[in-house]
Amino acid sequence: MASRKQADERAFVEAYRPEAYPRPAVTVDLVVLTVLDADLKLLLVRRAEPPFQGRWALPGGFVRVGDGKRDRGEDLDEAAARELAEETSLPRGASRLQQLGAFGAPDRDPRMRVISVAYFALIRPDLAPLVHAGGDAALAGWHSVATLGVNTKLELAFDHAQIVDAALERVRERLERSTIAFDLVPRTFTIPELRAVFDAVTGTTHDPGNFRRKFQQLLDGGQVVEAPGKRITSGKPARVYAFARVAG
Amino acid sequence: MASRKQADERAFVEAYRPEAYPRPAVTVDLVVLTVLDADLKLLLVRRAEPPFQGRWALPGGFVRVGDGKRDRGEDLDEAAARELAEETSLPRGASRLQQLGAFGAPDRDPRMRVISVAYFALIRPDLAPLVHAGGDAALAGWHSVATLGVNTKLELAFDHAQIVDAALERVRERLERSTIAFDLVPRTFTIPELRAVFDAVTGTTHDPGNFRRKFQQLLDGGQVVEAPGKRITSGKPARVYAFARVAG
DNA sequence: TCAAAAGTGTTTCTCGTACACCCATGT
DNA sequence: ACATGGGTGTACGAGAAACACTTTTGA
Repeated sequence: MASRKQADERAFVEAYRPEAYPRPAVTVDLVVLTVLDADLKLLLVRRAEPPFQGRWALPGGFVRVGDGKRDRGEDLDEAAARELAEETSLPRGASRLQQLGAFGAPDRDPRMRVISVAYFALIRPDLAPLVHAGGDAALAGWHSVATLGVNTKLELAFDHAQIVDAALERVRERLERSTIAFDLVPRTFTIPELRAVFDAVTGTTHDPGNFRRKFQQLLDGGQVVEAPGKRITSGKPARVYAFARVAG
Repeated sequence: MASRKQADERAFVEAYRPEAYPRPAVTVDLVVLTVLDADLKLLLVRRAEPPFQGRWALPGGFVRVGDGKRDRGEDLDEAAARELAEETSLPRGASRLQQLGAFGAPDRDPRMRVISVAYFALIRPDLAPLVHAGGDAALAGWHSVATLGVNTKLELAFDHAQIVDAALERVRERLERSTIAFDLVPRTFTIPELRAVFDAVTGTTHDPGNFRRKFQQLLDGGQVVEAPGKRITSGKPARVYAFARVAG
């Protein structure tokens, strides 16, 4: 009883003067994915500083909070977009960012208490070559997610492996139910190219005939339109499509 | 080019001395749901202090961060569980908490920059009457979610309406795909009771015959077992079931 | 002529849904 | 008797999946 009352009082004081209490650092971490050579790839940066110096890690950084008075800083989504632009030199708006969740185990960063809000982004493969290290990242590069679990040289820093797992689960969940696959092909694309993306993300194969029928529904629904030109292959040239712009 | 370099340098400095930069306050907010009288209910507390004094809000509070050295504070999940216990007097472990996501709009709290990690929890209806205000909440009570959008007297504080919407969407998504419905019935329950939960959460009705067939699959799968006793009704007494304990 | 894209057809299976019943068993 | 739970059957349609096959088109 007494201890409950004490806890209550403590909570009461905190509500009045929360700024007197220690606060965690808050960062955003980015799980940036693309498909290259029909293989799902993850963007990693090499850490230039301790802790985990020399190890690969997710790009990310601190959320700008401002001085707390006039300048309130940026929204979480903004922070994620800014970090993506800064650390990878990708053009802003190159991809939609979606929040994955918050990760805040007390010891996830050995230096101090850091709570990280994770985002994932899917990058069109034609933009993937544009990434190069910026900001405080020494090196940035694409790594096959298939070999992530196997290659011990790719043990990620912090709890980033856990974040990546959560992101992959989420992306696979949403692949069929949403339009995120559109973010993993160039602006114009062929049906086999889109199918290859599905194969790469799910790790399975998709029947060309059945896939075409599903695609036809997208065409009928106006979500996809024909694009001019054709894609030259070793066989019959493939019809080229584009995703319909969202009506304003 | 120059501005990019400047931005890079700033980021570099931050990586070295992040503790010199302002940090946001981090809270957890809880969307606590139950089903009473075949109606989905949300737990709200009345705010005793400004801002939003007198308005209804989600229970929640600050994440304990510790001094940053020895004491690193608690995990986010722990913070959510602690706040649930403190503010509602519900026994710990009374429900599983699941993370919903982080909400961090710069102006979501007029006092200062606050980033909130939202959780949702489903409370068994037999435990629902146990809640009473604790901590710094003046009053705690269950409110029908159906009337939330209509009743202007229930305009929630902060961005809590948005958080509730996200939580409801998530719960409805997972209702059929997971076992969260088990958290919304008493330890022993009848098929019609479980069906009523589905009806209440989705806002639709479910065919008794079809529902029974689905339920049979749960029985066959061993996820549900028969319990002793029967439930007296105005008609034929109903068979009573219980969820199988997770095998250790 | 070859290779790959495009397109069609068919079959099978599984699910969800709707609806119509039956029987069982208490008050 | 009646209300309610328990339980079964059936029919329809949607959709996924597996598989075979034809046609098209450019190198």
